[in-house]
Amino acid sequence: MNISQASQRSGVSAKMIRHYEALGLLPAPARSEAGYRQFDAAAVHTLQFIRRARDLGFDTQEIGALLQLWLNKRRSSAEVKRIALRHVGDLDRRIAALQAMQRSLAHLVHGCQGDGRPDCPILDDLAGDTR
Amino acid sequence: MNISQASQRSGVSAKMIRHYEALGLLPAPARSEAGYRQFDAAAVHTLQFIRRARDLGFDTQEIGALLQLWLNKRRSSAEVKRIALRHVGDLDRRIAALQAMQRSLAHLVHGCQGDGRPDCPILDDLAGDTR
DNA sequence: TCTAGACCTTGACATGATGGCAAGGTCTAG
DNA sequence: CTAGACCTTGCCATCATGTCAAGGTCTAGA
Repeated sequence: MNISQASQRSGVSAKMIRHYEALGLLPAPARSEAGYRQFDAAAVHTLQFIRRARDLGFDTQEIGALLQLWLNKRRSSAEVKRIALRHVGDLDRRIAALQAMQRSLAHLVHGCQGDGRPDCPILDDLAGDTR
Repeated sequence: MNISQASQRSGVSAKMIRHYEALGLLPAPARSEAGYRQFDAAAVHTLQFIRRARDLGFDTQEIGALLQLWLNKRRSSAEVKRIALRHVGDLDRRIAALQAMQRSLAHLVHGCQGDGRPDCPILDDLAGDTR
């Protein structure tokens, strides 16, 4: 099957399929005489794996490691879990950072009249006016 | 004062000061005869404003809008609030997305033994094995 | 007065995941 | 035979930030 069909079936854009191939996440597929990439079911399966991992927020390096483990029948699940746990920690940190912003800003928004007058605690805070 | 001192006082790297200037967020500062940028207290204040806005997660375009409003003594706080509320919504959406990932992954991690054996529900999920 | 070292300048390149465009080759249905 | 859909590679762009390089400037100390 050609790249657009592999794209459709896997939910990964043709552009990104080529990109993952260049990164070495995906084994280079066979080519037709004209140079068209020929994908098989296994390749589509790998692409689906990549897409799911991406949807969980793993970066390409982590996805690479997970793919290696997936293919390695003698893996230990501990290693998979280690990667996943690290990522959960990552997510926790990013969530906490965003929540801190969200809380601060929500507080400021709450104090802002939002009318036609110029007075605004949001700007006051940004300007460092402790007042 | 030169750029490194402005950087120190504002908490914005010299690189980013030049960048903000190029973007037009910052008025082009005066130059010494040798071409060195000369910053005054007002410029440092603006840089501090930018840094605080950045710390709240505003992107440069939003920061530009907020700076305009800050400088405009006839602004209406409603406009400031509108920008801030949009950003709060943005943050909420990003937080929700990360939390969804976090929940899914934490669930999978929970089900993984993390021992020397290869069986791993994390990989099973990524591979699409409904099982 | 010379000089080392700290500072400044601009510009180019990199990140990471993704999209877009362009120029050109290929395949297929009518 | 041809239009239109599809494929190829390669370059540019995003966004905020960093790094590096090559070169000019300033200052304190010998």
